[in-house]
Amino acid sequence: MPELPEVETIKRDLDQRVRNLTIEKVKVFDDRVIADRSTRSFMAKLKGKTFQSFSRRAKCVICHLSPKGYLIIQPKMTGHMLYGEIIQEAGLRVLFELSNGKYLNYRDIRLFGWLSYVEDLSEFKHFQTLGPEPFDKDFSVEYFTDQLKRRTMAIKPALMNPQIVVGVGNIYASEILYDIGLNPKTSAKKVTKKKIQEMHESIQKILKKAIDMRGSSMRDYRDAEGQKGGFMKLIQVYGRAGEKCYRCSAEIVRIVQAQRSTFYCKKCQR
DNA sequence: AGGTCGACCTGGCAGC
DNA sequence: TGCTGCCAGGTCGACC
Repeated sequence: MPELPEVETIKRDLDQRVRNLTIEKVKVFDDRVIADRSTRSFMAKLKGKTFQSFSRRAKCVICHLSPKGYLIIQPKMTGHMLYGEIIQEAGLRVLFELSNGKYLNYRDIRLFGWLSYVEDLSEFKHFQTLGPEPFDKDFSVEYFTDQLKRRTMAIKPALMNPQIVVGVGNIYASEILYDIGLNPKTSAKKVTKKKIQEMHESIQKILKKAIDMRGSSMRDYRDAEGQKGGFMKLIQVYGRAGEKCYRCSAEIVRIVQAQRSTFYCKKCQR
């Protein structure tokens, strides 16, 4: 899925394009992308609601509706929102007809993502177990240190654990560890104070840079206009197995951790 | 409580 | 050409 920078881009795009527009009609082409498969009530609740503002929590976009309620979008691996005309490509799952005659298309090839209508955010279970946002004050170096010291798992899967910090997924976890020269296999509890400090800074630096570049598109991710993200140009290790490290020319290797690919430079990340 | 693993899906691509 | 297996921006829940 989109990780934090891609979801943030979707949120900003929606804010620019559909703020103050009303949903005239909702069509659901596959029940599996509606949370609890409650398609009938989903359609009924959204019809006639107006998009008032937009926020983000972890990797979910939250559409604040008027007169009440929220549309939550969790795009997971391949979900995206396309604004404009009705798309012709495969994968259209939900279609919103808007009051200006345009459409919002929810496209999701793999059907992992979901949309949900909720009336009360504080009762939304999905958000209750999440750790802090990487740009929030409560994501402090002290908090981060405390979390890592309690974990025996490798630092790379720990970085992707949303109970510790949200928003860091498989691409940016590899990029952050390369940035600070830390081996992804290092046990979380054994990471030094200095490296924790550096990692804390790097998380914010890399995610911010990726937001500036409108995210990364390894394969499927697209923004609201169907464009790819620009962070690809800045990627150092992700997807580069067998190629040379830009810093030291050693080979970038791919390993598997927690059933996900990790890319790193064996020389720069000892 | 923390850690690990399978499950949820479709489709593109490499190799035979 | 067509089959097989592997790979993909993420969570969950069941188990140890």
